[in-house]
Amino acid sequence: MRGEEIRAAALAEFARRGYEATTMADIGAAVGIRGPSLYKHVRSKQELLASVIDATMRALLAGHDAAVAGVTDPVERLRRAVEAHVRFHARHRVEAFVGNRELRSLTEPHRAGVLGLRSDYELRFRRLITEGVSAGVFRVASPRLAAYAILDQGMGVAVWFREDGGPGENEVAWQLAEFALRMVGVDGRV
Amino acid sequence: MRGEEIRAAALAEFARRGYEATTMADIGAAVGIRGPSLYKHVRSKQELLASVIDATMRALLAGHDAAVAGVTDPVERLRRAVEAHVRFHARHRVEAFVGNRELRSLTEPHRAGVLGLRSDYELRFRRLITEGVSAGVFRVASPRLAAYAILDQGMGVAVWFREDGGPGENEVAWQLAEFALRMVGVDGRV
DNA sequence: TCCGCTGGCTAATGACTGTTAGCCGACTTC
DNA sequence: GAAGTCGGCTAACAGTCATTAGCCAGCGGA
Repeated sequence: MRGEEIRAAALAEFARRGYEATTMADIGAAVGIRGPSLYKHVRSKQELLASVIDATMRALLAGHDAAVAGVTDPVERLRRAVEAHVRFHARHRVEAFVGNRELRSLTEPHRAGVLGLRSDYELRFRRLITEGVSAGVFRVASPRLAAYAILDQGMGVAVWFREDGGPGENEVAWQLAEFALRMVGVDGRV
Repeated sequence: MRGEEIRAAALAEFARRGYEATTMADIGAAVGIRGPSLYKHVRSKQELLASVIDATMRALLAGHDAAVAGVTDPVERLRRAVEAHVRFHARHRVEAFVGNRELRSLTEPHRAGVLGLRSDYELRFRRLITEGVSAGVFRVASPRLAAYAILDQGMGVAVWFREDGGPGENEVAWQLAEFALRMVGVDGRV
């Protein structure tokens, strides 16, 4: 349990200062102990980053799979995928932020693993779009570019979303799903 | 001139390793001199980052203004703004990447300045959209969210765009402008 | 009561970093 | 040709940091 507490504190510090600029003493202070004491619970600073990022990517993928499971209509599948994507980035802003920003600081066996998960995720969106195109429901010149655009607008949520004030999670999820559908040529005339 | 060479090298290193992880020795090595020799041309590492980010933001704003100058049709104004935004992020990937990623490492008088420029830029897009809505040409529930989505999909270009292979700058600019127009409810039926 | 574990602590290690000081060769300028 | 500037260099400074070593209080169980 102390391990989880430390991981959460590390995440918050990595988000605020960045991995390189965060010291073990900072993380320790956030849970009320000294830097060296962290090593009773954790192998290294790098391991902290790796576990945090890996968990985030797996949760994102799991959320996607759950969202589209059992849905067959391409429009509905894409809508649900985008909503899940956006909600994840609104709810887990900090995790998503660190996952995107600090990938660079991940050393090698881990970096490759996370990049793999990441391209799996992108591929799922690309497939959702090509399916819609094949079904004659979507109208888009490049499924790849559409997937990038949809993913990017969702990742941006982690940067600008605020729990206090501004549009809420529901509104953002609905709006961005609507944008995504419009992008692929489906217009609900909302 | 040596100063410019150093700034360019610093930019490349900041992009590759991140500001915190880049040492003055790294930057020196990239221009063929030792770390301390940099101080004959530059005041500090922080000043290098500040000048690089500031120049990037000003170029982005200038590009936007030039793109929409003299154009009155809201559709055309938005299209040109998005194309300029996307082209900038494709052509100046590295600058844009560092500008977005390393804002955190900028210390205080500079950070506030850059954040100011950044919200100016965002405001210009929001206004472009509200103008289109007022003119009855755009149909969008929240101009703010639309502006965020459009800016985010363009910033993403700096991350995934590759000069070699993949879609070229023209195709990307055209596609993303098309996506942006669809988002705000204009559909050219392409 | 004693043993051993858990989870803190301080001190030390070893390495690295931005920056400054001071030296010097090569040109430029008078 | 003397003087000065430019732009390099090495050495040194003053930190900082992740990590390890070794100590110890408290506590649960025998």
